[in-house]
Amino acid sequence: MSRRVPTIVKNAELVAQRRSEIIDVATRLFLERGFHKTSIRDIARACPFNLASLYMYVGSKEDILFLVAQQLMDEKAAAMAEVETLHEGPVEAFTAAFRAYCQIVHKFRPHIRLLYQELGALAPERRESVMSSLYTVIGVFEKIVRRGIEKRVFADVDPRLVALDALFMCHLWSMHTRALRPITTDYQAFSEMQSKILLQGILARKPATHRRSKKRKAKSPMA
Amino acid sequence: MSRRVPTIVKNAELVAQRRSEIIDVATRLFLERGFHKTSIRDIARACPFNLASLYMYVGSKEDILFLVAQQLMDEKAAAMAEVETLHEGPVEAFTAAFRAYCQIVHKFRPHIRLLYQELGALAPERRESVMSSLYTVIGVFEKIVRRGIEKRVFADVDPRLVALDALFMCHLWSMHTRALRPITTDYQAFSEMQSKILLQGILARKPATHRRSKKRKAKSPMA
Amino acid sequence: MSRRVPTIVKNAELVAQRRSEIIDVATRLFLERGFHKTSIRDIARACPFNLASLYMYVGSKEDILFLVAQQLMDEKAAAMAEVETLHEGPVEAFTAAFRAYCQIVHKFRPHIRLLYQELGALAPERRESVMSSLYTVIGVFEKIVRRGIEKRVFADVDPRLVALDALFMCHLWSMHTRALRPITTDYQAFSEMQSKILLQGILARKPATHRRSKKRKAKSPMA
Amino acid sequence: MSRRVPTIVKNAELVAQRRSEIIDVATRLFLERGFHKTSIRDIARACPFNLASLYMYVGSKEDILFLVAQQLMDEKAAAMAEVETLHEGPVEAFTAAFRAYCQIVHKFRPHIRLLYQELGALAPERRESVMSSLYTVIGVFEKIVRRGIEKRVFADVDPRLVALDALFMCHLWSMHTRALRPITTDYQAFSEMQSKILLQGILARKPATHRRSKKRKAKSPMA
DNA sequence: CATGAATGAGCATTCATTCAT
DNA sequence: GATGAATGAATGCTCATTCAT
Repeated sequence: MSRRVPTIVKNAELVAQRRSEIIDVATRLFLERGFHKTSIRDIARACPFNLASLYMYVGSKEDILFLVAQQLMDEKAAAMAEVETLHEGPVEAFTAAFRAYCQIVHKFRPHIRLLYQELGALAPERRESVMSSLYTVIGVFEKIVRRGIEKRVFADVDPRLVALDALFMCHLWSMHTRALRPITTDYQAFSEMQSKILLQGILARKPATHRRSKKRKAKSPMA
Repeated sequence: MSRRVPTIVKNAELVAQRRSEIIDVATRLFLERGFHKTSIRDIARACPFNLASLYMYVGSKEDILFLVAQQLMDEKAAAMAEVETLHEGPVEAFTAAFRAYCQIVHKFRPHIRLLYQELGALAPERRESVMSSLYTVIGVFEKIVRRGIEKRVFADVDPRLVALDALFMCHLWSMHTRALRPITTDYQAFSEMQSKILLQGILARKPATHRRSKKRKAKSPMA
Repeated sequence: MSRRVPTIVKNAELVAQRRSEIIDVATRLFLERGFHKTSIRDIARACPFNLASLYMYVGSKEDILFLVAQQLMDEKAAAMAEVETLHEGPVEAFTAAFRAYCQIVHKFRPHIRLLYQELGALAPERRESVMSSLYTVIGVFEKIVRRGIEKRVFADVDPRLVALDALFMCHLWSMHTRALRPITTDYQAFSEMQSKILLQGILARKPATHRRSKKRKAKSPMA
Repeated sequence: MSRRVPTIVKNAELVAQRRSEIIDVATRLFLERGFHKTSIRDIARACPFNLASLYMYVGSKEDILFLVAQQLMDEKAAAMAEVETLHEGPVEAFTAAFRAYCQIVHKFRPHIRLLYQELGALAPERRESVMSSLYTVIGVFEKIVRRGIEKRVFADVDPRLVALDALFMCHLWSMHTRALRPITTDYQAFSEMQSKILLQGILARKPATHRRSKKRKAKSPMA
C-alpha cells in the first residue's frame, strides 16, 4: 500500500493506519480546494496527530498526493476487478464492462478530475506508477475486445486502442459534466449511449466485413 | 483579444504586443513547470520588462493564465474554423473534420494537457468563458452529424454526444500519449483509426440493425 | 499659498490653479481613507491631469499633505480672523470667540482629526510650520484673556495656557465625538457648556465681579 | 491580556512572553517612525526570533498595533486605578486625580500621541475596544465630580463632560508640548495650573451664585 | 508644458520543512 | 514515537517616483 513512500517509523501497522488517516483527510481537502491550495498544515489540522508527526509517515507534500492517487487508483482497480465478467458473448461482456466502469467513473467523478488535474505535480516516475494502475481497467476491455475479434464478432480493430477509447469515453462523464448536462444527467443512460456507439464501431460487418475484406458490393460506405 | 482583462496602459497596440510576449513566456513556463510552480517573478524574468511593468498589462497571475488559455483556445478555434469543410457526404465531412482536429490536437498536445490541468485555477466564470471556445469545435462535428442523420447516413444518435465523443477521442492523443505509444506514434494513423471506429459506430444500419440481428441485406449503408 | 513647496513650472497662476485641484482631491481622499492608504495614483486619477503632470506641481507625496494641511489651517485661521470680535467685555468676547471657534471646529471636524492623525508624516520643520497657524487662533483667545486680566475681570491665570485650553476644549468636539454623543449632539450646546466652565474657571473671584452679579463676599475660594 | 488576538502557539506563557517582546519592540519603533513607516520586517529584525516566528504570535500587522494600543491603555488604566483616591473632599479628590493622571500623561506622552495618530489604522471594532479603556479614567473623574455635585461643592455641571474635559486638559500636555514649552516645562506645575482652572470652573458659587441655586453656606468649598 | 510608460525597492504574508525536547 | 516551536525562502503584489518623447 505504501509502495515507494519510505518512512522512519518501523511499526508497519501504525504506518498503515496513520497513512490511511492522512489519505482520507487529504483526499477530502484536495477535492475541496485542489492540491496546491491545500497546505500541509491544513491536512495536519484535520488529522488527530500533529504536523511533525505527519512528517513521520510521509516525507513530503508530494508523497501525500502520491498516496492519495494510489489509493484512488487502487479503489478503482479493485472495483473494476470485480467486474471481470465472464459473459459468454463479447458484446454482452463489453457492454457489461462499459456499464461497470461508467458506474465507477460516476462514483469517482471528482476524483478522476482531481487525478487529471494534479498528477502533473508528481515526479514523472511516480506519475507513471499511478497511471499504470489504469492498465487494470484497460486490460479488462482489451481482453474482451481481443476475444471478440477472435470470435469474429468484432472487426479487426486494435484491441488496445479500443480499450483506451472505452476508458476515455467513460471518463468523458467526469471531465465534461457541464457539456453533457443537456444530453443526459443519468449516468446509466450515458453509459448505454456510449457503449452502443463504441460497440457499433467495432462490430464486425456481417457477411463480408471491411478491413482487407473483398467487398463485392459496389458502394462502399467509405470509398 | 484581451477580453475581460483590463489594463492601465492606454496604447492598445502596445498592450497587445506586451501581452503577446507575456503569453508566450508564460505558456512556455506553464508547459515546463505548471501554473503553480511558475512564479510571476519567473515570468517577469523571462520578459524584456520588469515585474512592475508586467503588472501594467495584467492585473494578476490568474489573468495571465486566463490570457494563455484564451489564446490557446482561440488558436485552436481558428484552426478548426478553417476546416469547416463543405464536403458533400457526411462521411467525408466527418472524417475530414476528425483528421483536422486530430492535427490540431497533435500540434497543441502539451497545451491541451495544460488546459485540462490548470483551468481549475481560474474563477468559474472565466473557466466557462474559456471552455465555451470548445463549442466552436463541438459545433463543427455536431453540424456534420446532424446533417448525416437527416440524410439517413448516420443512425439516430445524439449529435451532441457524438460531437463530444469525436472531440474527446481526439484529445486522447494528448492525454494518454504514453499509453498510445505502443499502438502508434503517428497522429495521422491514430486519426484514421479513431475516426473509422467512431464513424462505424454512428453509421446507419440499413434494413436490419445490429445486436444479435441477422442482416441479410448487402445494400450499402449509405444508400 | 505655496509656501515652501518648490515647483518646476514657472507660470505661477497655473501652479496655483493646479495645486488647488490637487489639494481639493487629496483632501477628499485623505478624509475618506487617510493619508497612508491614499496612493498618489489615486490622487492623480481623480485629477484632470496625469500622474507625471502632478509631479510638476508638487515634489512628493509629503508635499501634498503639507499643502492640504496648510490650506486647512489657512481656512480655519481665516474663519477665526473674521471673528476677532471687538466686544466690550472680556466675558462676552471670550464667549463669542469660543462659540466661533467651536463652530469652526464643528465645520472642520474630520479635517481636524485628519491633522492630528497625519501631521506626524510631515518633516518636523513642516509640521511646525503648519502648527504655527494655530497661533492665530490661540492669539485671539490670548488677547481676550490678557485684556480680561488687565481689567481684573479674569483671575491671574496664564493667558497663553488658557488660550490653549480654550482651543483644546473646542477640539474635544472633533476628537471625542463618540464620547460626547451621550452628552449632547448639538455643537452649540456643547460650546455653551464648555465656555461656561472655562470662563468660570478664570473669572476673578473678587468683591465685584463680572456678569451683572453683585457679590459682597470677599473671601476668595482659592485664596 | 491577548484579548481578541488568536495564536497558533499553545504555550500561553510563551505567547505572553513573546508578545511582550513584540509589543516592546513595536512600541519603540512605532514611536520612532510611526505605524505605517514601520515594516513588519523592521519589527522582526529587532526581535530575537524571525519574521515567520513573529507570525506565530500575531496574525497581522494590525494585530501588533492593537496589542501595543491595548498594553498602553492597560498600563494607563492600571496606573489610574491605583489613584482612585478616597479623599474626603471632592476638591481634594479631584485635584489628586488630576495630578495623578497628569503624571501618567507625562510618563506616556509620546504613547498618547501615538494612539491619537495611529488608532485610525485599527478596525472600528478594535478601535472602540481600545478607546473603551479610556472610560476607566473618565469614570474616576466622573465619580468624583458626581459626588461633588451631590455635596453641593460643585456646581450643577455635566459630570461626564467635566470628566472628559479633565482627561483632555491633561492630554494637552502630550499633544501640544511645543506650545506649552513657553508656559512651563514642568508637568507638575502644569497639572496645578490646569486643575485649578477646571476646578474653579465647576465649583459651586457660594451663597448667591449663577445657576439658579441659592446657597447660604459661606463655608469655603475647599474647607 | 504634458504624458505614457517604466521601474527599483519594498510590503505583508505563507509555506514546506526541520529540530530540540 | 510524539510534538511544540522555529525558520529560510518565497510569493503575489503595490508604490512613489522618473524619464523619454
